[in-house]
Amino acid sequence: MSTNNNNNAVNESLNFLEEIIEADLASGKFDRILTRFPPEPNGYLHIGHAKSICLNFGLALKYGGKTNLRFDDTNPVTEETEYVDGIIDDVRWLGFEPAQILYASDYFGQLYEWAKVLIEKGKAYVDFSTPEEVAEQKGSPTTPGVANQYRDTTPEENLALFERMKNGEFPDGHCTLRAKIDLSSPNMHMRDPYLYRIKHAHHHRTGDKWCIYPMYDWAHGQSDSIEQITHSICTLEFIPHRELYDWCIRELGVFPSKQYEFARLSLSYTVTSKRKLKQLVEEGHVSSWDDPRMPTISAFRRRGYTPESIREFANRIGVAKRDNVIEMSLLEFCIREDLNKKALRRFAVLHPLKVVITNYPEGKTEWLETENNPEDPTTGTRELAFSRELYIEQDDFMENPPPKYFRLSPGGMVRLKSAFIIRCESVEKDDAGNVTAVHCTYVPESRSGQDISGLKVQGVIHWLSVAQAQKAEVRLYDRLFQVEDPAAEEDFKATINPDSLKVIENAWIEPALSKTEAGEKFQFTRLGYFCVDPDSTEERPVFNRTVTLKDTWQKEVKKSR
RNA sequence: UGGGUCAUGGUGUAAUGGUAACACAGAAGUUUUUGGUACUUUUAUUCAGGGUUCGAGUCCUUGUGACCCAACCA
Repeated sequence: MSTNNNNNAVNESLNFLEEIIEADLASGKFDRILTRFPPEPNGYLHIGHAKSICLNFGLALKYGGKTNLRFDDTNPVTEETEYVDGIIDDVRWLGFEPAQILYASDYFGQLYEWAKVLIEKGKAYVDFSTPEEVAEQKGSPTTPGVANQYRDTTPEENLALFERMKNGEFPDGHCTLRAKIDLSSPNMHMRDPYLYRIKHAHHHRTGDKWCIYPMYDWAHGQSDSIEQITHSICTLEFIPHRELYDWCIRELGVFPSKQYEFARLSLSYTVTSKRKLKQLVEEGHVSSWDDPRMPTISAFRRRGYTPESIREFANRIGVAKRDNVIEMSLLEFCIREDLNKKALRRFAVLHPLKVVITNYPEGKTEWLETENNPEDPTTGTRELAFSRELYIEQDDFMENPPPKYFRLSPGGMVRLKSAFIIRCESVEKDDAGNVTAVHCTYVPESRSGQDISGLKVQGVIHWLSVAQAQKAEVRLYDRLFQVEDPAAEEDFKATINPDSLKVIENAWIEPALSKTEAGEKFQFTRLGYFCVDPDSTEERPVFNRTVTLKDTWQKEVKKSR
């Protein structure tokens, strides 16, 4: 686990949450810590949730505590078990094991009892006003709210009414239970917030047992309290809820969990809003929640990101209270850094150009050794077939090269990686003038590892022997959006990148790549990191491009344009 | 003349009254049979004004700006 350990150097700086925890531990306020990750099961988890997961689990790990996974399932109409399963998978895939997997719905009984306690104290009442009336009565941030007739109902009557609500005697929306707090509070959340609403809906866990469901504010803090969560960490937009969170716990006299807030993650060139992500899926802009262009955890997994890279990313972005936008390049750095060490190198030619070695005997094949990963010699070597007809990348040949182009061009020489130096003698063209093949001669004494040719070439390119090459589908992904902050657009979908996915139906791969399993990761030498997609079959392997290699030449080309 | 949160290089995050640093990104270079990796060098930062102090990114004050809050969502 890449999470920090507490035996680090003394001067290692702490983030604001670590400071709070260390102070709480030092003062004896707590002798252990318990955090929780509380997703609502109404969608798949995205990279922003990954930040929260790494934070909550990471903090617990650092201070010898634990973390619960608790589903905030208080709204039966939007929540589904499909999402519950996906979320559990994602948390485990990231590398964290919850101390307990719990549900806010487990506490519906207790929450109901506590609501009655509040009513008995005269701190809650059943309100028959419409949502419009309530909004009206609440006033505005600049004008105080006004009380309605229901606010003065006696506890006895409220108790009876609340029981009738629970018993299903009223239709949806007929009335609500509201806390009786302060209608003139500058904090709108304290102006008699809703505690319960009526929904005759089937719940994914409690079935039809309940027709009244607690609101977030009545469920969350108490759930924390029941579990004895010490540090309840959430995002900034919940700051105004904290006063209410504390009020509920105080009125009930239960375990005083405390809420702390941090700034959620924003990633450039993407959206992290469940609503928007759901739209992308439902309207078919992407194929699924785990379409590799999505910023969901499951999509990153399918695309070829490792859990280690995402945890490293979470560590590097840090945590604070100010709004932030993280550049995609940091995430890409993290996955390249990880895969550079782990991924075996393989040759693949995505856009083939045929090369004929005119001085190489027809029918001859020799096997040349090449390294599996220069970063890790323990991964050994493999053999590559070499013969008269080869494929190279179209990009690696130019008839009229610009300055500093050191790949193949007429009359020029280049090294075929782990093989021989070749010289371009002539080109074949079709009627339209496109180069269809390149004729070269090779230098027999330039064989890699036994080069006595004395020749020096600048360029090294990858290649494949035509006879042994096998076909594969390769999916090239690019950013889904063309603008840095799609969410700020009038219509974020109008900024979708039309080239976010390019499918290469007929790419060539080396034989060593033909038997792979979904999820396996490779570096296609000089091209990038690729991951075997679950769509892969034995007859037709499918690879997803996780990320390209850093390409300073491409940058150079773009600059000169 | 509602309340709240936050302001440090392009982007993030540190510096806890004592030399503004680290990473990513950018630029230049060395090495290299991946124009990758590694390594070296380098550009660039405290929102503004006032105050306290020997000394302020940090404390006080006044502004300015951004974001959040008036769902029977979480």
